[in-house]
Amino acid sequence: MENSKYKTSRRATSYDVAKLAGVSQSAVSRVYKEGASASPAMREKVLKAANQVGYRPNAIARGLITQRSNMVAVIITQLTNLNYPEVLVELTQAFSSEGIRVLLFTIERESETTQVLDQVLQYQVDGVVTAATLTTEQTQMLEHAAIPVVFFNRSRKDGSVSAVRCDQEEGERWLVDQLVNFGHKNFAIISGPDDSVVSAERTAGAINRLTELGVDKPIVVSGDYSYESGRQAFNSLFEGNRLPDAIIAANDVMAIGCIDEAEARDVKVPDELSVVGFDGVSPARFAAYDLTTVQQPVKRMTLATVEMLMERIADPSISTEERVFAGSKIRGNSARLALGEEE
Amino acid sequence: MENSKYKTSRRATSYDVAKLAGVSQSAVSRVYKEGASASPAMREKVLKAANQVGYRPNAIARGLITQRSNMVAVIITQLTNLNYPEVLVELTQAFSSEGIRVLLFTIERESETTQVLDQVLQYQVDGVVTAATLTTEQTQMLEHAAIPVVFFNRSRKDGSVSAVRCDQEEGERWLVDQLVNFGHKNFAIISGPDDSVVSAERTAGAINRLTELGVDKPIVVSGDYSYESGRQAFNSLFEGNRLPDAIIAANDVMAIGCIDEAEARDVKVPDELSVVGFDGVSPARFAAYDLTTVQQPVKRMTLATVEMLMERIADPSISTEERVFAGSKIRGNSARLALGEEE
DNA sequence: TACAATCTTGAATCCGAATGCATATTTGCA
DNA sequence: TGCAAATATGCATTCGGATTCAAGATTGTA
Repeated sequence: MENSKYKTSRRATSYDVAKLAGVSQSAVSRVYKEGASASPAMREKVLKAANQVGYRPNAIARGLITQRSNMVAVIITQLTNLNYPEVLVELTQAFSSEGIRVLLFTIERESETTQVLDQVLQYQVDGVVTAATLTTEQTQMLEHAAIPVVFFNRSRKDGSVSAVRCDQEEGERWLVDQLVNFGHKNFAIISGPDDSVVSAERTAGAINRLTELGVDKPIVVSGDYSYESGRQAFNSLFEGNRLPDAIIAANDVMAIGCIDEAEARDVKVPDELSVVGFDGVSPARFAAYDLTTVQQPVKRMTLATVEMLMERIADPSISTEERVFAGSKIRGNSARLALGEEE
Repeated sequence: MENSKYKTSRRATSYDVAKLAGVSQSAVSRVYKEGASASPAMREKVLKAANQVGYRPNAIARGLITQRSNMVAVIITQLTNLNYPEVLVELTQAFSSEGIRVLLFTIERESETTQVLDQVLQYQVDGVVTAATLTTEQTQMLEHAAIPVVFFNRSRKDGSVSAVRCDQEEGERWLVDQLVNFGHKNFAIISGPDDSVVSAERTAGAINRLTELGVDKPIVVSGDYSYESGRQAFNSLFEGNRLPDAIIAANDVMAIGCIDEAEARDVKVPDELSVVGFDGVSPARFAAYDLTTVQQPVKRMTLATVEMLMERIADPSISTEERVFAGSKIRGNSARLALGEEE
């Protein structure tokens, strides 16, 4: 189990390359810089030498002098929400094609942002994408440090931050409309974790629309986005003899849990009970569930996020912007819906 | 939409703090370094000043001088494998508690490692965790650059790299044994993508064990780890009139697709057909599937990975090591198994 | 009280690449 | 052919913090 025949041959620097190529360090630097002036002869000499010693510019050193680390921080909460992995992959790839690397920060709950923010600031990232809510104070810290931020699926009422989000409210409205149109009368809602803004928006969206339509106030049971909590939510309704006509879950995974538990209790979905979710994660499309749900346009959202962040990095003075995407409506088979052809 | 009342007040440096506190820059640096000598009086002065100007040490600059970036690269392939998100979260959190940040690199297929490697080298990461296979040449590049690597779920026969992996072969052996014990005679295997080492190991593991037990050679259908490919695989078997007693899928998601398609074709699982998977991802536990599968001990594996990498970062000269974890056997309800109490 | 051992602190230097400035070289054009 | 404009290149400096070295301040002990 030999370890290294090359022993600790220190990593080659631009000086090493310069010496070998018989030119100055500046020259080496210029060869690696897009529009810098360097004669073809020089370029060739340098590249050859660089190749010989396996030289690669040191991104850290470069970042120090240019004040651009070419890294962005992505802050994401516990990925139990099956939606986030996809978001993360898409973000990483989109950034990557802009020459930007992603420094990942995961937190258990949205409340743990403090320490993370500290790290983010230390690492001199060029920008931040956050899928966790930041306090006004924290946002100001970033602003003060001149680090642009884009909020993912959360925003501020006052429009003081740039944000990309899926219109949760509109999605819920559609779901409610579909359900009510068919004739559902009693509703229950399974909410997500207390500190999730997205859950709050979805829940509120559904309740508001139900109220608008003059439907009886729904029962709200709280969950935590997990499969198990979906099952439990169903149970608490079932055992309390409060089973509604339709259950609106704050995400797909809970809807799935709910369906499984209903099935286990011999309540037929959708015949006796309609269940709808939100997100459009991949298991929602599994035939065993075929959820009626609203799918977030993840790809478009992530592209928009990257675009906006890059824009703000290039020119921090431009004003904030909010881009809101409507979700795709999926009329699955977990709920009885009127036929309707509207989109 | 005012943008910044603080205008571009350059980020505070240790010099700024030093001046404000009336001490030298070295002093400021020492206050932020664990075991460095600094009197309480000095410490207080510095911290007060630092607080006043919102000073945070610049991790980039620190990295330049200390030759430690406190970042590791995590290379992961397209997260279609539902298993990876969990791995990623666990890794990030484990590293985070060691004061290490994760620089994320995602690639579509295992073959795209070249460009990524280049980036990895430029960013002066202290180590690399890869869930994509690297060529010998690439491994040597990292070795040459003195960057320790830990392979996740892949290794080299010659033990020339450090690796943490789940024993795919042993898992498949268990699955096959269980199925054969019950009396299954005809087998089919749904493999994963061609360039996936894990899939290759699983497939080979199953085939070898079947051969050992003197069972007829299984039919092998290829998939790509996706739900849809699981369905297609079932179809190709069904339509070719080659339906076996049992199907061994290279991962859970394909097993699930397979079950759904079987159901759609009125083939009862597990009564007429046993289906098993591998991974133990969360949907495998959904009641509608309740897969018989082998679950990778993700938490233990990721902890081991972090531990090993940190060890190697601290002392690059130590020899390589391979840690192999057995998967947890889950006797779900998607396959008919003999009772057996073995573990 | 004296002197050694220990602790604090600052000055100077370094990490590796980028860049403004000045000089040297080439090119362009009359 | 001559001179201005454009290019190429090197020198020196810079980014922000860590660290070595030596001097100064403290503490301990005989």
